[in-house]
Amino acid sequence: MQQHTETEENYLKAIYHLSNVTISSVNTSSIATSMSTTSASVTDMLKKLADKELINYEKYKGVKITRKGEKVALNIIRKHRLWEVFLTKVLKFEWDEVHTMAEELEHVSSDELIKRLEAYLDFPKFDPHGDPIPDQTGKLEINDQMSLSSGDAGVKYTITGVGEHSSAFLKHLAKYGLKPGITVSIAEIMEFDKSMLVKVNKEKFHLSLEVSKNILVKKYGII
Amino acid sequence: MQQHTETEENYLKAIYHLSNVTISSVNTSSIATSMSTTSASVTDMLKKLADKELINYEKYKGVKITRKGEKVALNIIRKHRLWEVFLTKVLKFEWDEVHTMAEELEHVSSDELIKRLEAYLDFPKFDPHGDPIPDQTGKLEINDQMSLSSGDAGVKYTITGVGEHSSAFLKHLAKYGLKPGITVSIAEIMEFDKSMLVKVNKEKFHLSLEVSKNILVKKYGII
DNA sequence: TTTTATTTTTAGATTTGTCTAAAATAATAT
DNA sequence: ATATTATTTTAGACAAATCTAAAAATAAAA
Ligand SMILES: [Mn+2]
Ligand SMILES: [Mn+2]
Ligand SMILES: [Mn+2]
Ligand SMILES: [Mn+2]
Repeated sequence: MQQHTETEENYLKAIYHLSNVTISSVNTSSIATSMSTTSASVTDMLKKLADKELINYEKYKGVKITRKGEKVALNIIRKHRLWEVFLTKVLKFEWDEVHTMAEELEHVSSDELIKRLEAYLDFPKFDPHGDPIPDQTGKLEINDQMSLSSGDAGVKYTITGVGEHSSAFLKHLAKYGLKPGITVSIAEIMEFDKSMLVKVNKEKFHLSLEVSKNILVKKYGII
Repeated sequence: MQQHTETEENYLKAIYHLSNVTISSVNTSSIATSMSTTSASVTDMLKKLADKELINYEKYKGVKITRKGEKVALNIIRKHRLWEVFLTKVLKFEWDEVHTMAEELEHVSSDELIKRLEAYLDFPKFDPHGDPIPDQTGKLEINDQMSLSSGDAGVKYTITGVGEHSSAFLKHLAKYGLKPGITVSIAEIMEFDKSMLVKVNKEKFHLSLEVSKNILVKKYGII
């Protein structure tokens, strides 16, 4: 098994994630944005990743991740999410505190370590943000969740995840006590701006479309 | 709190360990040997560490670690040893398997993470190899152990640690089932080469001086 | 106290990942 | 179709950590 640098791993992860939001190939500038670096640096790295056959790269035509590259990316994501479960379930961190630590832990190389951690955590299928955890072969269960913004008034939903992972957004949700596992019922949907009034344990509050769009849910009672 | 690179941290740790075996100041070549690098590289790094006031460095006169540098080193060692406890106690790794993984984990930066890990492990005072774990302030309990080689025939001892941490040595001990916690009684000491015949649970075997010197023990019954 | 050997430092390259500025290409507008 | 704008790539430079080979300093031996 080939070894990759931490930087290469981070680029691959970013490209993998972008591939899931983009129909065609991933372009240089979107990678630059998501990595907080310049397009020039990205181009340099793309050549290196292409040499290692982790991506298919054609000058000026963007990038497609290869099966090989995808496997590497999924392994990093697997480690990231298992560590996030460990940090919340075992060390009792809040779900909005674990991402930064997992960004470091995901690069610890031992596959045996992660195998044992997975077993110790009793083979969790989803991380604290509702994202699926790939198994050793890279397969991941699809969490068939919907956005709260497409829910109906008068119906109860259980939060299963989020569509946006920024610390700012997670802390915003935490302020209302909103996190995976919590039950929310939609009291009213405003025609004008698609904002909604929701009820959580007797408390009522207002959610903008920007927020409700990024809260992922299932109908209450459906596991 | 200043940030240090992983490389700087590794150099500091090496210098700290060498300081405890050397009476005077630590010289360039011993650092090079212990870091598996060249003296030229070491000299470069020493300048950098001196700039950050982590060591006192005088050209051609070797190096003394400062209080500040010692604190950094002790924090890395603290993390290393706590992760080793986690790997053996929680994930059930053998004591001869954990060092390499701990070498990576020790650089994960969050101090809050290590504080919670320590609490979760119930504040262990020693790692799986019998080495003391520094507390948050850098203080460490002294394990007043002796070398098995200075023990007496007919006396029972409990293994508390090792004086040599190489994988080769640890695996050699593992072959005989020797590890911290195990009780050993010295059956006979050979005058000629100071090797010894020891008994562990009915089984008898021969230990060379080279081996017995690096097994650290306490008299059986004395906690 | 010279001479010789060892250790340490400097000088100059190399690799990895980054940057800015300029050139090349592609996409959009007129 | 040509001009304008946006995107991407190249060129050249830089910082970190490393290396080899040569020079300088110290230690040991004669
Ligand atoms: Mn995360
Ligand atoms: Mn997550
Ligand atoms: Mn160790
Ligand atoms: Mn240890």
